[in-house]
Amino acid sequence: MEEDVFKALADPTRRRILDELVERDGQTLFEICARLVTKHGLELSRQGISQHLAVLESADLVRSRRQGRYKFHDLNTEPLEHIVTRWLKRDTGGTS
Amino acid sequence: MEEDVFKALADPTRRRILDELVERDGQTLFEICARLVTKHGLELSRQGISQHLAVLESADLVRSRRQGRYKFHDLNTEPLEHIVTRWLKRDTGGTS
DNA sequence: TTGATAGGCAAGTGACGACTTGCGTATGGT
DNA sequence: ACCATACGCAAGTCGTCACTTGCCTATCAA
Repeated sequence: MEEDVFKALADPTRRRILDELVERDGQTLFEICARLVTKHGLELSRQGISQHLAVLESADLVRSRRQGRYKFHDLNTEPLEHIVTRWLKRDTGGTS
Repeated sequence: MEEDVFKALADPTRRRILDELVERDGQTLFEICARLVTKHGLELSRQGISQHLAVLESADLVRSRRQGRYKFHDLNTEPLEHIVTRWLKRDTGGTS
């Protein structure tokens, strides 16, 4: 649902997670935890981030593949590409 | 702030308001009220919409100009154009 | 099997957001 | 002056969201 995409993007921590994934795809939950703490100074529990990932998954912004005891998370930018053009009907090529 | 833009877009009613303004710019509060009720069947008080407009204004998605006792609201799509490209680093023009 | 790692589920708390209600202010018409 | 229109402010309610805590499951290594 498009609704879920906007809600998913509303939280700054989730946007940070997307930042992390666009930089390195296929990270596990613990990797994302570690990098959010060290790089951005976020103090957040593992479950907090896990729940954020669940929200991102339900918005189809993140897809996960399970491999043994690891779960890798991949970014999916496809839902992002059309949500904004909805209001950008103004022709960007018009040279008036 | 970019933060405000995402928060502003998180609410479906506010997105409807943007839909209204992209269709006809420069509407007053009462016009927006009427059209949201009649076209989308939303039952919402005037203040509800007024508060939504305030949120949209603080996100610079809507700009208002006062004229007598009327206040006209104009859509400003400029904040929308760069918020998503943040995660779209994948070259869209690459013909590999 | 034991123990450590990677992750999930569920309940509870605290705060923020959406919405309403009531009253107040300014502008325009007559 | 009067009244109606167009809008603003402030408090209060109610639900949802972000986050934590505690416990449980599954996979791998020794």
